[in-house]
Amino acid sequence: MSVQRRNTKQRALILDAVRNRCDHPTAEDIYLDVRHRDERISRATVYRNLRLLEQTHAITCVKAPGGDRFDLRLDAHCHVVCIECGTVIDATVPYDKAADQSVAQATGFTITSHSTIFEGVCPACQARGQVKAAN
Amino acid sequence: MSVQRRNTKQRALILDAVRNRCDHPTAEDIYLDVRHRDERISRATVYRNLRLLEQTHAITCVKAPGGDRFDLRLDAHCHVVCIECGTVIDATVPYDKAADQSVAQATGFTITSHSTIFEGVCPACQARGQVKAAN
DNA sequence: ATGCTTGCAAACAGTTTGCATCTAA
DNA sequence: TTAGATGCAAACTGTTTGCAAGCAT
Repeated sequence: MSVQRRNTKQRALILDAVRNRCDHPTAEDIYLDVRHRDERISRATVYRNLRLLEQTHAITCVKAPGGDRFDLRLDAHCHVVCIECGTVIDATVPYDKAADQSVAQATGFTITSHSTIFEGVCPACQARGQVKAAN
Repeated sequence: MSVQRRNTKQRALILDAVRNRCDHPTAEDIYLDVRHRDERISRATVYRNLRLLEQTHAITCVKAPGGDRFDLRLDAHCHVVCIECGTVIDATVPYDKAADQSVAQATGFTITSHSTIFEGVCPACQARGQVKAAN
């Protein structure tokens, strides 16, 4: 609305890269993907555009250990992250829009959204952990 | 239970520092507080112990832009963070324990907890923002 | 005495920034 | 033509780690 934006080849490639991933890639993942299609793109451009896309609400970022994970924003949903290996998956819990309002009223904040992150250990790491725990 | 721990002066000071703050301090905040009482303590010790206390579940950490914020763990609760200035406050929304179970069943993860972070703009930043928006 | 802990400094990871160059509009 | 965008490299921030010395047990 207020800021001018240009349609650069790089910008398109980056958004495209996020679109084409069903997992929750890190900035580095996106960089590597895009790099595949454009040898000369730099990390700075990827970071700059990811942040831009986030501000535009085209994508969201999930704060996970080892860096932010990005997600094409189709609808609000929760995430589950493995505290061992950092894997992020989507959760099937419904987004509670009413909570935003009640928090806004209680705190005076303007709430734009909320994100729920479940922390735990993924099946793969559980298996690995049980071996270690046997000592 | 399994790991040996020693009661060092530094460890006590760090836990004490977290106890004595009602806000949500960063590791640096804690470092500065403890530094007040022990001239020679190092950042490394603070980071190491905060992480240790987190593993012990004595404290929790909230991932906020600009670094993790620590919180004495009295009971599980949600947080509200200002996307402008980074302030973190507690939210009055009840913790939904049932959600952990349902996510665990749906995903196969072992869920230890979940944290909900509301994002928005705090009253102070709203005021500041309106001035800027007037352009 | 043993080995967990510390302090220091250097290493590290993820991200941001300054600047000259490039390019969409 | 010109302001936004890029690529590069260097800077930065928050955090971790290796190691020798220290101290709780």
